[in-house]
Amino acid sequence: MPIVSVTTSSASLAELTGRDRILQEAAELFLTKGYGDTSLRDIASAVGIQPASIYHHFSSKEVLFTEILRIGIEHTTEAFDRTNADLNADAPPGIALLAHVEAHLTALFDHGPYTAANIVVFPVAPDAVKAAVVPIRDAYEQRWDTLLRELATSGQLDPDLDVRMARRIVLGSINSTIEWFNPTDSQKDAQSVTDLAKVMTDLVWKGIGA
Amino acid sequence: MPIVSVTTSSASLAELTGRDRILQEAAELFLTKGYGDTSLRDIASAVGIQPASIYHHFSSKEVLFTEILRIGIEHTTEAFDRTNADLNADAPPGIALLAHVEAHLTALFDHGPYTAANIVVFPVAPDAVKAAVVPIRDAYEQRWDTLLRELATSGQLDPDLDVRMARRIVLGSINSTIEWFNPTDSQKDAQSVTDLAKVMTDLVWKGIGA
DNA sequence: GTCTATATCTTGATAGAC
DNA sequence: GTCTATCAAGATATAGAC
Repeated sequence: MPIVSVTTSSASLAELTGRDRILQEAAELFLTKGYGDTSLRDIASAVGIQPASIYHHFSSKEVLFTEILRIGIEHTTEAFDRTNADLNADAPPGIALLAHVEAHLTALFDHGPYTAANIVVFPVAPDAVKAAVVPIRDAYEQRWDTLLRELATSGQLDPDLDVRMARRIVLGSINSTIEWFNPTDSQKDAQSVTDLAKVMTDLVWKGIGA
Repeated sequence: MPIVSVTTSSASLAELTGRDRILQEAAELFLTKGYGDTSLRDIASAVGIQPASIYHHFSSKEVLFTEILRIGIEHTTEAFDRTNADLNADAPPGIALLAHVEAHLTALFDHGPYTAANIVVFPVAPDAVKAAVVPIRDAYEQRWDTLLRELATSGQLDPDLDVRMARRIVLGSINSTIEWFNPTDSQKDAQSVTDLAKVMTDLVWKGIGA
């Protein structure tokens, strides 16, 4: 159960309550223009309120940004845990990997700017924001380490790779799709996130060679 | 032959002439703190000059940033072409891929912030900067399309992937190493960029499965 | 090619009414 | 919970001396 309920994916933009609308619009702007080039005036204007009103919900711009990143990780972590719960205990490792890649990519493309901001904007975030977010990121990455360790101990992973490096490669590779994949306009090879998950799982599992 | 000679990798920081020192320090700051949160004051202070002096070399902050990104792509493109020239005409496709992955990664980690900024900061760059840089990015990507098309026509590429998608996956995957690989501190699996290139070529070619 | 000085604008944030 | 009004600091950029 999440500590804070997030209504971003269920409700349409106009229906969102004040705080959530600020988060949504801010996340979109941060993702598009970056943190430093997005002013509180920009955000307020997008929401349709005055800049000062933001401070009723968030004590500073950094706190607002931190909360956006936190929500994104929360979505992703919950998707991982849900997938684990759904997986049959003796599912073959290939299936488990595919399921988690799909869960990760779905979280990435379904919760719009919250999850994407963790990939695109986090690397250049202010130090205070990074420091606040790193622990929650770590908790998510450890879930992947556990998953990949199981693959390694059952001899399914390239023995030359250690688990941490494998995780970085896998997550880095699937995260990089954020730069070009758009689930709304259908593409030749991957029309849906499910298609994309299949393609990317094939990449990390078998490579792109024929 | 490059239009503008760039002395960034050959000369040490203190030896750089005015213009190049500004570029170097600015690139480092943009990469660390992002574009919007890096002021011309920050850059001037890092170089040891006054903010106004920057305008003798660059007409605006956006022009300075654009030039940084351009230099990064120039390095990478030249590395690609050099690799092509060095490759034996009848080298096996696996070798050609490995050589180009290594060339790309070497450019990425050897020219410090210039190339890295193209991955980390470009996605949130101002529209004017993006517009100026996109054409040169495209020219580089087309080189990869050509390379991968050759692999595809010789039946070495997964036939379910089209060339554009394969290129995005390959470049996205190897570029994502910028987030965690550090050539200066040796790591367990990849101590050098050459090691990293081997690991990443294996990923895109054969996957990480055992 | 770098400086001092400064113009002009925008920024994050606060105070206090409603 | 949103508003008006405003502050103090920092932003990009310019003018002109050396």
